[in-house]
Amino acid sequence: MNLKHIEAFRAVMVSGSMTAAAKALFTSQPNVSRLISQLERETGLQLFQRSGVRLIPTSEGTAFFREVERAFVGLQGLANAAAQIRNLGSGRLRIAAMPSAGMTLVPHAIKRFVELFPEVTVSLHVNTSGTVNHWTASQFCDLGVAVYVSEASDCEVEQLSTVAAVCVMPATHRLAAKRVVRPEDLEGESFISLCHGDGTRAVMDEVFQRAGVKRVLAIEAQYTAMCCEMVRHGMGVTLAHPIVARDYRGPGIEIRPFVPAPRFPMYLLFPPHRPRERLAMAFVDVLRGLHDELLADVVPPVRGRSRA
DNA sequence: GCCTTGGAATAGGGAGCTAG
DNA sequence: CTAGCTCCCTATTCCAAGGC
Repeated sequence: MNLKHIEAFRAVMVSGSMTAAAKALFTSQPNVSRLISQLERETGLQLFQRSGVRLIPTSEGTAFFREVERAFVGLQGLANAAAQIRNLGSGRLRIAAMPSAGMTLVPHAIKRFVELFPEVTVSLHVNTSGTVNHWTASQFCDLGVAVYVSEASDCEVEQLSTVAAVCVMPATHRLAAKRVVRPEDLEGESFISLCHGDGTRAVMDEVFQRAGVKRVLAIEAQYTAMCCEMVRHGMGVTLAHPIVARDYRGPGIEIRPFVPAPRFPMYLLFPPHRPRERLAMAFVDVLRGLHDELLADVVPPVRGRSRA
């Protein structure tokens, strides 16, 4: 007994004849006839009484039909589940992000995403870009957001953006009077820096070395967000990704363009050897849109978008 | 007019073989 | 070892003929 037997039986019960059932199932009448007789043979039940040209359900057939209807409710549930999987994948989206994105841009994007897909569960895992590469490559996550792509990673990669850093300073700072901050403006300034070993730190240091500017590097922090928080407490100035800086904008903090600015790349990583999750692609659309919105909110666009 | 049955055509799946 | 191909078997479907 298989699904085709049950479908044929149900169609005959509902339509009242094998011919009508065949039309409903887009098959031939002989095929329905054969399926019904096979079903009767396999179940050991006489489902219909053949009375001349009429087909009359027996009491066994009617009782069996009640069970079939119950089973069809379950089958409909499977059909609905299939439709949901078709539209939403597993219904769960796992995102790995480096801290600067995972604490600012990605949460904003998740907020917008769950408004669009309220039935989807999103989990966010924040760690270093190296770990984000590893998690995505090992299929632990459906999407990764990282500042660099590991050489060992076989993830599929798209660049989300490359944006210029901005200068973040206390509102009372003397540089708040300037429209644009340059490296020489930070000569002798207390500078809150990312820790040694961070790729972004090296890019920043190079800008100041090239300008021959010496800063006071008394305070280091692991994440840009921490640097901004310390700026809020008047502990110094820092350079930050504009979207991270945007979250700290407000009373006590000013943001100014920095020229020539070190640039922060941001990459989207997709698990290798498998089709991209529809949910992940939908999230990427939200992420890209939001990224540009937030960026324009901090740094009004000069021309075009900043993505490389 | 409707159902059943036999025969033919077709599609799909599995096993076995081969090349990279 | 794996992917791709071919062959064979089985299941499914359709057509035609006949019975009720």
